[in-house]
Amino acid sequence: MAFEGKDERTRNVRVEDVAREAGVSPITVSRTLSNPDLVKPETRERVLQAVEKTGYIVNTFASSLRSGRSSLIAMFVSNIENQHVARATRGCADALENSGFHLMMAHTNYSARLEADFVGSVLPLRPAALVFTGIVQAETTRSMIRSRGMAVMEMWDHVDDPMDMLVGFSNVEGGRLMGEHLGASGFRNVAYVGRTNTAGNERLAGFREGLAAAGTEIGFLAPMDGHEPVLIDGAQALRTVMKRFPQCDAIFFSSEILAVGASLEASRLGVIDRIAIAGYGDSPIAEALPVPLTTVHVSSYEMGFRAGKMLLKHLSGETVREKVVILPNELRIRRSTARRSHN
Amino acid sequence: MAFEGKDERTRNVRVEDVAREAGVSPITVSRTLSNPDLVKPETRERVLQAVEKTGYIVNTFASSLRSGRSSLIAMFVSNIENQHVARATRGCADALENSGFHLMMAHTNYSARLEADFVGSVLPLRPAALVFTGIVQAETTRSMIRSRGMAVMEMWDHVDDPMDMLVGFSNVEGGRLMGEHLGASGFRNVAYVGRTNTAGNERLAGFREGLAAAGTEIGFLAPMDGHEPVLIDGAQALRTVMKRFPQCDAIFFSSEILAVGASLEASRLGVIDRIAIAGYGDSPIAEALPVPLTTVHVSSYEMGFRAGKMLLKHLSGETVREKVVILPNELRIRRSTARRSHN
DNA sequence: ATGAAAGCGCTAACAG
DNA sequence: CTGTTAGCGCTTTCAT
Repeated sequence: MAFEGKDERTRNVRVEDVAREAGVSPITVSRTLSNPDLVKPETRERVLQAVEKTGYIVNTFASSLRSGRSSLIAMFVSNIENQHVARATRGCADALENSGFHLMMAHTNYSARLEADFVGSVLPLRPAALVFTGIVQAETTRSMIRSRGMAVMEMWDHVDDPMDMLVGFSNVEGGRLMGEHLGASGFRNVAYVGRTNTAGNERLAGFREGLAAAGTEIGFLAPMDGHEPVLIDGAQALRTVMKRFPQCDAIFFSSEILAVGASLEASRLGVIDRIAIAGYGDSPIAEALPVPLTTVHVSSYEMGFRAGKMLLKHLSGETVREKVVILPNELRIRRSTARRSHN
Repeated sequence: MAFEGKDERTRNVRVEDVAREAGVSPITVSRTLSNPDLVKPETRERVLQAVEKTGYIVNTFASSLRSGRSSLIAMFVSNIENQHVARATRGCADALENSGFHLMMAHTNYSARLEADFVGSVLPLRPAALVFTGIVQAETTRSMIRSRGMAVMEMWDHVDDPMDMLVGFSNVEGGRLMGEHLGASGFRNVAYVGRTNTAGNERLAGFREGLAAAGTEIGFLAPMDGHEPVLIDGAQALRTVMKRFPQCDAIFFSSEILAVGASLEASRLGVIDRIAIAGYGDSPIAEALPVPLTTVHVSSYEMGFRAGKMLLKHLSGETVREKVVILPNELRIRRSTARRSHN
């Protein structure tokens, strides 16, 4: 037999092969690649040449198995088609660039069940950390994660009991800013359209506070707690409000896409100068609309980026002192809520 | 000493522990979990109970190392903030759901250098496949991939020499459909605004063909080959065209966001009824604009989904007969290109 | 249907 | 600064 063991051509190149080529031991090859400072320059040079010559690529399965370290970070994304989520995801990915970590991505579609399924399916890969574009909902998921003692990063909302690290926004504050603005601008027949649960509920509560500070309150409330809203829902909602609350002079939509849809519809119906419209999120189109949209600016990219950096710091062994970061909301006042002459 | 070896509380649960608990050998535990049919029902039951009791979770590093199989798929995303890319990514993720594969994501930001870097950084993880939301540009990257013999899926464009599998669209066809439509509608002073390289160049070539079929041609060409375009660029481009090509009666934008920006600007300037505007991509907002936008519909979600399914089929060992799929483009004719009275 | 032995490829721990 | 030994946890292969 000409061959011992496997066919030479299909066998992977291993540290051993590189070591032989360079005339050193396997561990020296390993050190050269992961901790070059521990190796004498000349040796290092020889090893690197041997690596080059053999085309060696380390096998992460073996190295992670032995070292107990994982370069994988599991990211749970609610809905990547949502622009804010996409931006946050990108921010996080950018923060992790060149860190040696790799991002795995799973879509939860806002479902606690899918989230739990994915967490379970990812545990065998021993991720170094779990990142969520939201708050971990199910208690069973939380305890499953806790029992494994992995780093956890939650994002988006501001909650009092994050699992570990959190970078988010205060929806209450955002809502309040908008309430104060509309109240101070003299609007007195104000409608709220949007979610009334989770984050929506907080925006609503803040909005009420803000209006109250100006001595007014919500005159009409249209809850939209079903599917993830689309543009056309905003147009529809505008018509509903006009019909059921004819004296309406301002509408606060808890989601930007609804506000954009309503704004376009209002332009089309010629009522854009009669009804103030405000959104939440500040998408690029807000500023480009025929009547630019007043909205609460949310820095989703920065949120993701800071979450990524904080995680990296934590994973590198440094103590993260501020484990919860609440980024400020900023009101972007544009023409859609300009004071009307008849107020 | 009360302890042998590691502290019992920190040691991972291994197959061995489950085996002891169930009174079987480690390999039976392994088989129960990955190939239950080979195990007698009663034994299986006992093993599963032992798994439950011990909280055992398989270690993928060990199992992949031994078996040589990887559950990782590396996906290279040009820009997740682009709605089409996001949709394609989601389609692909959905296709892979419950397949046992895990998606790793890297941003290439349309950069061949970053793409090459990431491919290199991912090889140690021995991914089962590489997926690109585009065509692999650099020849060195191509050969690096080929030498490792991994499954490759490219997407988006239609090229003659894909690395292996491809799901894409014909940009030439999309451009031609639009050219034919504008030509047949009687527009005779037509401008093209957008990319003139890669995909843009194909759309442009097709557009020219389509116009020629109606006996006309491009009257003004505004190349935009710099940064990824944003809404405001479309507004800017509209003004440029109006100034430099005053007789213009129709503009084809090779990218949807430019068309949307131009449409909104045209509404604002009151010229929306004088200049036809057409886009490429069909974003949700196209239909909701004050003057709904004529555009080429691109089924990005379906593209991603089919790519994912095809990959899965290939990875399961089935022969994929059609390795290249070109999805049809569909013209969505809306009011923005309605025939003008003065034509 | 189940088990014993071996080894995937690497690096921690210790030794020199 | 470099090497030796051992073992991370699993599943392949072969045996029964």
